Amino acid sequence: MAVTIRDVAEASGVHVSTVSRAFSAPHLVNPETRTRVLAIAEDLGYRPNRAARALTTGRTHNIGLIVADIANPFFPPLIKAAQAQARLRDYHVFVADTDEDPQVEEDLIQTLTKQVDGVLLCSPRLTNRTIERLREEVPFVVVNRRAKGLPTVLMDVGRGARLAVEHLTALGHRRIALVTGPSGSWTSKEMQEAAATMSDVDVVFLGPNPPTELGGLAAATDVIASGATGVLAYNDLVAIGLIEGLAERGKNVPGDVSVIGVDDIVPGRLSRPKLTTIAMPTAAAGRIAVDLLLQSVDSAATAAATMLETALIVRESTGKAHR
Amino acid sequence: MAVTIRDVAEASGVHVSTVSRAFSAPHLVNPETRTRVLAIAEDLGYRPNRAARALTTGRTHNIGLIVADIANPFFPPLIKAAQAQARLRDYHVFVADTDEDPQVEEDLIQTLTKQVDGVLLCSPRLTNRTIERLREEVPFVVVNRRAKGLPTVLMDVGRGARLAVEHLTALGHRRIALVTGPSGSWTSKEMQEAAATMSDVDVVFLGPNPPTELGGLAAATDVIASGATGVLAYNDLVAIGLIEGLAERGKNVPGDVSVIGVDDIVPGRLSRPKLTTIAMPTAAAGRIAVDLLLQSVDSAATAAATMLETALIVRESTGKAHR
DNA sequence: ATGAAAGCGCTAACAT
DNA sequence: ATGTTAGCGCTTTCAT
Repeated sequence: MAVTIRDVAEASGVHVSTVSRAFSAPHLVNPETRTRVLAIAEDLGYRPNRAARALTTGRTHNIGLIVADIANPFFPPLIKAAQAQARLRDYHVFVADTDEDPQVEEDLIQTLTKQVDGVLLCSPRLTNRTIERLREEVPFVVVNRRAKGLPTVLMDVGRGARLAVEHLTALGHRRIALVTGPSGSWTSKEMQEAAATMSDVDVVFLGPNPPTELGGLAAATDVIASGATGVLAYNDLVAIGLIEGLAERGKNVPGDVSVIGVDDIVPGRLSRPKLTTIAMPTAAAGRIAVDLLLQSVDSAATAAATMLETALIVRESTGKAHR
Repeated sequence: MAVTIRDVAEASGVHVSTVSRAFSAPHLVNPETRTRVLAIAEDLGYRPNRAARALTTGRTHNIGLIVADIANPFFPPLIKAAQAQARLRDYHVFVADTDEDPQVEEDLIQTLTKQVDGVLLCSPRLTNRTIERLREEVPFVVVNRRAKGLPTVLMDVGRGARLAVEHLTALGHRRIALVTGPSGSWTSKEMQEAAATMSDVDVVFLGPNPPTELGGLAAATDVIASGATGVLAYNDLVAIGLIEGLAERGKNVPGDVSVIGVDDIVPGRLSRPKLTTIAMPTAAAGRIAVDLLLQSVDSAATAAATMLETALIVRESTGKAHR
């Protein structure tokens, strides 16, 4: 078995409680004793057992991070940042993938709850009602979805969409298609609302579509039929698929049609033409969400929504409108 | 506080140990009692505290998964698969990102070790010596790196490289450049060794290079200077960067030069031309690594190396050689 | 400043 | 088949 607090106590000739204090309440122990105990602990390679500690303190120093799909390029930067931030605060993170299944999501929360001090829900597929119920068991922070009464981290896609449409109109496009996402998506709704308020431009809504390349690919015919010369797609994957679909039908991007995506995922930077996109601050979202979570762990939860800025990144998939 | 085993015991009028048995040793308890206890537990919303259980059993039912960089597109499919497999076995997984820093990696292992039954090391940056030392503390399975004495999951890039070179020679290429990766990389070494044994073809080695787009971009001049018409790149990112670098210098892919990558990451499928590549079975690796780890948790570790097959995926970045 | 004792939630001998 | 007891590694009163 590994070295325990008792081993350290015996080796230093003090009681276990003194060793305990040497670590977690330094001011309560004689400085000399403390340094001696710490030295011996170091020597023996002692590391406190965090799980055992949690049993009495009620703090596991773990958090759960639940996402719909780890392999979706949108999430890894968020996971990475959340993990790094947690580590900074001396927290470990359980990462779990729900495979887009609400039932799995609920199960995961249930089994995780005893082992964590809080859970980060990223783009949850659960109903608000279920979340409402589960929050009794463990503190939540929700990312990328509006959940009233809960601390929330949102990214301002509404403003992003407006930026995108303005960019398009500035390039001379007068008819713009919004290729929407899944019907339940908060992001998609935000984009639609923002686009609907724009003047000086015709916006047609095409959707709902699956949030994937295939969704974009399939939307190409509708886009062409719509007569739009500028397109704002639900996300980068859809945009990339759309560009391919347009190419298959003889339409060049940005020559014939300009396309803008949302997210700024890696493949968008790497595909040709390089994708003009609305950058979502996923890393910042991960970092801030962790801080909010740890905050709401030891004080009352502030149920505020934090809105993060998005930015338009102009690359190669948008250009001047031609007559 | 949440509902504990004691609450269930009181509510069902039995002793806690009976409740415990109802869950973890069903055959030792009267079927009737068992169903009653289980019903009441369900009713109360009781979930055993796994951390507390671990204290006596020595099994945490957690594993650690340590990777160099979560955001590197190579890893997410592996993480996803590992996580899914772990869940299947009723295990939770801590995911940690070392940011390519060996020191962070060691720290992480140290602090994680008490909370997990084993650790999956993916493309570790630690020296073999350090790994050798740490294995005393916790069972390891190593992925994507040879570590003798430890259970290991490898992907057969050597064979992949041979397949790639054969594909190129079949297309008429007689002079092939191998754009290598970082000097310490096992994968890069394997590829070089495999390529060196090929006959009927000139292979020139260009490197070492950083394993990124930038690395590929920078390698373009050397590739052109080498006179090679076919290129095997260290990985897809390098291949994509290289294709861009070649384009900047007026060389078309696959018209003038054929390029093959390694990994089969998402951006490779999405970039233009679509990348011909050696597919690495990362999902399978994650799944198998988890099984090996859980296996070596409760029996003696089988220090064998498992070698997984790779496959050539021909897409658009390779074509006939021209004179 | 330190020791003694109780207890966190659970399992595992040992009794009965 | 079930209850009793001890104990996992640690923290936290309560004494001294």
